[in-house]
Amino acid sequence: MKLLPQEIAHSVDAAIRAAQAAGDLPAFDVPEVKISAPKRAEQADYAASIAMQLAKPAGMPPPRIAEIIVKHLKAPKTIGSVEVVAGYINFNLSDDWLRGLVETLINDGADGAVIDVGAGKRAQVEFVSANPTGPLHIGRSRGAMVGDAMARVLQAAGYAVEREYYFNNAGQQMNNLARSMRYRYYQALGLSPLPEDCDERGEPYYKGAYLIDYAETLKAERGDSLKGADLPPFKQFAEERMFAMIKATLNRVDIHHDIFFNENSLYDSGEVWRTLEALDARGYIYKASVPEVDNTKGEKDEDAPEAGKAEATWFRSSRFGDEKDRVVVKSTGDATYTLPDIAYHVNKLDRGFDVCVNVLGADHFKQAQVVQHGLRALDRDPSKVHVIFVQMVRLVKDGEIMKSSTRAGNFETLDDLIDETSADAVRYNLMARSADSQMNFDLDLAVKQSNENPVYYIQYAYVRCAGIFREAALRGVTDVGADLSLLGEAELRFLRRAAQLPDVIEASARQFEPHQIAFYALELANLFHPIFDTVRVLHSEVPPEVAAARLRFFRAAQTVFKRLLNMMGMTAPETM
RNA sequence: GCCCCCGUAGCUCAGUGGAUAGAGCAGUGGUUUCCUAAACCAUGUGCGCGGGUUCGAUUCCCGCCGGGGGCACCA
Repeated sequence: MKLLPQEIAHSVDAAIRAAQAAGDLPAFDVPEVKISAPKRAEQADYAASIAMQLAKPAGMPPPRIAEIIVKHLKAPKTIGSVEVVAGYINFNLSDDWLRGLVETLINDGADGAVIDVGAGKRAQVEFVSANPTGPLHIGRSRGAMVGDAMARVLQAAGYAVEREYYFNNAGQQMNNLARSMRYRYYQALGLSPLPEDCDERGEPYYKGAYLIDYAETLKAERGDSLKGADLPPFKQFAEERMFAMIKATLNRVDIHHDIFFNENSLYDSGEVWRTLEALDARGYIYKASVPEVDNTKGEKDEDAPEAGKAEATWFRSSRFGDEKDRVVVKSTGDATYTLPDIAYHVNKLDRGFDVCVNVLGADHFKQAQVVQHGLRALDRDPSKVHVIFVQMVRLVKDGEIMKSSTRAGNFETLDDLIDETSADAVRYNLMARSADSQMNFDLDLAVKQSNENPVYYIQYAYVRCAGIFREAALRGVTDVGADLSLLGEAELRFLRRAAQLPDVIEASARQFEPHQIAFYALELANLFHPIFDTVRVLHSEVPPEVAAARLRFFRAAQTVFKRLLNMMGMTAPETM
């Protein structure tokens, strides 16, 4: 489909230049023409406020400028009428073109690209990326829904999209998981846990009950043969189990990653240390016990290095505006998380993606900045990496904010949430808000309102269409060869808004804001339901040829709703 | 101390340098011989405060106030 605002903007720009050439407008630099849809749909389908902007450079009142522009305007054939109101140039879509849109929407279908802004480009969306140390909790869930919806929107915008899950299996967290696994295994065997597997209170690091179950499985599979064994078999067993669990959960909300990329592979391939060498070769690395540049002020005294402490390896991130340099290799010789993270992003960009989207929690802001500095230091283009920072989700239950911690084992998991509501409700509620906005997820409300939700309101629009087609088939009514000129004002009202589908997808993709789709879907459903109630198809007083046209219209509407539901990762049920 | 996000209707949240700031939920009152009432119709004195830029600011800038997150030789 076409991006109408773009088309209109070009014609307005051309008209201004033509007016200047003809001497109707004085010479001045023509600013970018912005076309927007007015808030109030009855005012116009699209409007330009360019005449107001030109009042000063042109030295004329806006209405006069608008009239001059319109005089020179060669409007696209999608436009039925142009009028000047209070200095605005208002554009209305032609009714004939809108009726033709019915066929366009049906032919475009519910999957695949709607527009071609991403044609020939590759996009990658990295999301979830939770370390496999336990079930997915709701904090990660938001990023999961946002990331997958983002991927779907980019696909609709024409990009070839890959979904990636990055996980860290080289660090302390996974060792703690392995120790906790061994702790529970010893327990299952009726033995006392090893002292090194206990935290300061003699408990396992990860306290989740799932490890107790897995210990039983491990005991059943291996008996006591692992008694006295080192950590690796426990780590491997736990990691496999955790991933099976995470994938099963994600499958419930129809999220499937193309690539699972693990940190260990960056060590195996040597990329981590090559990254360090590359940084060093460019003069961004030094050894010291304290940073050379540290402009941070405040209460950091407790972390002040002790005299004579061994030297760490630092990255001069301050060269790129960071307030202090960052450690990339600890004095122990181990890399911090930062180094493999930079290596990972170099790896990603070198795979040739035109755009990489990372969905991260807001608490990763600083880390993401350091990675950007690292990419710049290594002559990669950081602007190709766009990070969606997802603000925190706070769980509210019984009017109180719940603290969640994976290690305490009392979290609300994504699985719990799906069980309490539904996969569709979870997907919608977690992706339908701006990532920038912190959200309260009221569990009681989510359960209570699950029958009065926008989720069902949108799905019901699809279901009602499906109902007509079932009944039409029984009565032998078809939309084949429908005469679309028989469509009325109500249908055109819906089609006017549906014509903005490409605009919404373009904006959602360009601004990396999948929630725009959710609001658009709700608005369309809002337009749809009243129309459905008044525009009858299978009614004794509706002439057959009108019925056919309306049926065709509802097929287009159904297709649009299916596409919107697809983009949000929601199901389109035939009945409810 | 510094950096980032947020502050819009009773609640949860959209939104925009421009024409009368919107949705859902909750509340109240109505609607069904015909494609599912998970629907429709009616009902709304709100952009945290103070400056600035602009023809025009809820939107951009600065300063406050309030909420959240970050400023590790953790990942």
